Amino acid sequence: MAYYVDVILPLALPKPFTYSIKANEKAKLVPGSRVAVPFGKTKVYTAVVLKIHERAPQTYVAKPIALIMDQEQSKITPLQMDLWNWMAGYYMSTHGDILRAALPNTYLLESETVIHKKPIDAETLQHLDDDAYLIYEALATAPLTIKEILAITGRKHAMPLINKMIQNGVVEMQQQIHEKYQPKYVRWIRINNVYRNKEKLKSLFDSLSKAPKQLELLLCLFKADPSGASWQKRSQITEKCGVSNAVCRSMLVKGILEESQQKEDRVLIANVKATAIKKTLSIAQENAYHEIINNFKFRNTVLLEGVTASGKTEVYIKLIENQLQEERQVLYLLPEISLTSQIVTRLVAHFGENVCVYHSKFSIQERTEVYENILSNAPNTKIIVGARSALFLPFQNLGFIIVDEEHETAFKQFDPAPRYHTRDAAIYFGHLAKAKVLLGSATPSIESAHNARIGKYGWVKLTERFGGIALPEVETIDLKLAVKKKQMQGAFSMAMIEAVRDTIAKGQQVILFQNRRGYAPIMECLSCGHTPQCTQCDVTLTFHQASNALRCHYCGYHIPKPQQCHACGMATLTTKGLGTQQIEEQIQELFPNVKVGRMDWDSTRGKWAFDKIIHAFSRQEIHILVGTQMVVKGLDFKNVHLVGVLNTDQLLNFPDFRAHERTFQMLCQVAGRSGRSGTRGKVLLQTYQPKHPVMTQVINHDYEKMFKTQIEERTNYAYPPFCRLIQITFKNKNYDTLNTASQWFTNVITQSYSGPVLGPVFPAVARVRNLYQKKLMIKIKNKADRAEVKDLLIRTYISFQAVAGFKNTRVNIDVDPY
DNA sequence: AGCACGCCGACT
DNA sequence: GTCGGCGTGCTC
Repeated sequence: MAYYVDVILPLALPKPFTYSIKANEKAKLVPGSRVAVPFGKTKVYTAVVLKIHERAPQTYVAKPIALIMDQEQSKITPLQMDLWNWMAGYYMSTHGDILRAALPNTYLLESETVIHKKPIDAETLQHLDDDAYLIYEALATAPLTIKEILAITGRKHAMPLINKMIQNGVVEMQQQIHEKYQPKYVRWIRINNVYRNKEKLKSLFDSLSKAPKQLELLLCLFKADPSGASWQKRSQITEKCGVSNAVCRSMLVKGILEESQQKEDRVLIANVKATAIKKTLSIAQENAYHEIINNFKFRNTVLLEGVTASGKTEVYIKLIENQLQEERQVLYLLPEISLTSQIVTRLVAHFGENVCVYHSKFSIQERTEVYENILSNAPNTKIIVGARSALFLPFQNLGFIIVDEEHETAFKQFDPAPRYHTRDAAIYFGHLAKAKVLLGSATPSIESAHNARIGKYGWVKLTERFGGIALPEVETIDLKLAVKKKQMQGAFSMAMIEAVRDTIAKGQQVILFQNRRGYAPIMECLSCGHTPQCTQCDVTLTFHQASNALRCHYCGYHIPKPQQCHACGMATLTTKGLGTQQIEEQIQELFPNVKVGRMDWDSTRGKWAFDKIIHAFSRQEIHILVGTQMVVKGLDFKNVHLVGVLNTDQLLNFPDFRAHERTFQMLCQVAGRSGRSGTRGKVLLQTYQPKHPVMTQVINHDYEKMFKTQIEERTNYAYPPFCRLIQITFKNKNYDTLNTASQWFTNVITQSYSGPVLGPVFPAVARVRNLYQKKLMIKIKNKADRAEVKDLLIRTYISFQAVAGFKNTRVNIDVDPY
């Protein structure tokens, strides 16, 4: 009997590939096992077994697999496979894309072609041409990769030449597979056992009288451990006593010290015992906790709607404690990496070494270690805190998933595929894993709020701020009026400046929030009105003061700040528009004696830059913090009593059906930063539309009103949650081809689908990286149509690709776009 | 996604 | 001639 495996390759291929296996291999394989398979003429890829069967392919002969990579334990659990399958179907993405997103890429080994030299006689050597000779010489020391050969010869293509050399029997080609994961080894040193007795030690000290540095190191070791018997980290000790590596080395050579290498975990496990005094929950929190527990008896998903500073985290902690008592794992999902450190600190204080962290900013080595720990059910993996990719971990015993700040758009993965929503995938995963899912937010997404109200989710509210602090007082400042009355100084109305002055005078802190979108500073020529554009995208370049350059936010293209206008040659270029940098300068000018800090994408580049600013602000070394979105993300500052929003309208006027919802969420979150302890805080919103319904809703902290208005609008215009959306993006270098291709696709869809199909239309930025794009939106109102439309899309896509002229048109499908 | 192949124009 | 650029098609 012949056996076959269907495998997923880590490539965006529409279908699994089939390879043959031997009978003895069949016994060792399960779905989820990794195998190495030859693919194409040269490459070997890591693939994951999807299915084992006995059906021979009809149209081709299956190649045998190269080797089984997971002999002992599979790296992928059946649960993960189930999630992948669902995700591939629901989000219309390939298994390959999911595989890449789900596994640390250390597990996806690839082969590399390596060239080895063969022995040849002098005659042949003489007849080699220049490049071939160069390569042959270089091969004498070590085998080379294709890339290295390209570098040595300075060519753009090496294969023709290498092929010729292979033909002539000068070199040969081999495939090499690298293990990408390297455990980290750390050097430890200690004083050699020989010197354990007093006499020997004394003579040692005497002998080192002319080597002060070595003596110093020795003393340092004794200082660390007076007995001198224990191992010390070499790098730590040398750094502590300010001695170079050379000193240490010569002492090792002399046998004064001995060294040992130890494997070390890269991911520091919180080596902290739970220290925090257990906070007693307020009555409101206690009630919410019991209600959640109750709701979980009947439902898998519960929405916890708790106003800002109501102490949701304390409720989470109590629920987590419950899970730990039942010996089940907890996954704590956060929308952004920047938020993890604050939450981790709090969780570690409660749960000590039970907590581990996982997100994409970890190096692949670090991620591998966490993955392995979870796979082996290591003790520190009881609570896993992470951003969206943490959903893909190989949980052994998951009981509870928390999706914190459930409404955040960062939970939706957009590029690269798979384009999944972490919250929705987590809910499905909870169903698969038989784990309960808790969605938490002060301002839930309309979808979740709706699901809670129709009883699909349990619904628990926390309406009281912890400690009974009143919600901040929110006021609008009418910019139209202020401009008319000439009461503006730069971006600030007089009212705003007064409020800042008052707050500072009271020794309290201020946050000024500037929405980035649409307010980036640009350059403009005063003579001809020209603004420098990106060469590859249809956007104006934005000016960055720090690097004194113009930069494209879409493709990264950048040029130094031009001295003359590119269009008319005049030296009359000025900057226009207000970024956070300009705001920072203006406020500094207005308050020269006050410490101003800035937090935006530019100023938080470095690994610790973000934490540094946060620390400085919380230690009150900075009095006014100017920032973008970042400043509002769940940060807890005690002494902030004024939050000013400089351009509310940018948010409100954004052309998207979620614009009002988002504005409300954003402003509530901003407002939540104000007055978190002690007296009531204040929020000032500068706007041209002070009478806008959303403004009123924010002023009254009236989520319910916002929800009702939105639900009404979405019913009327058929938007989620009353329909499902699928957005298709077409991209092509050629403007005309893009138009024909996208129209062709649209026509095919509308022929078979009678529901609303909007577009194709050009988005606000029609060209990015030299690719024109058009978007098509499909609305699905009937539940019954969902599967059918997806099926239609796949069929259309296949015939689309068969049209000769459309081959180079890229098509992205985004299910439930955000 | 790679990578080869085939076609084309631009050079030593 | 050969090199390098680009479009196209295939990989079990």
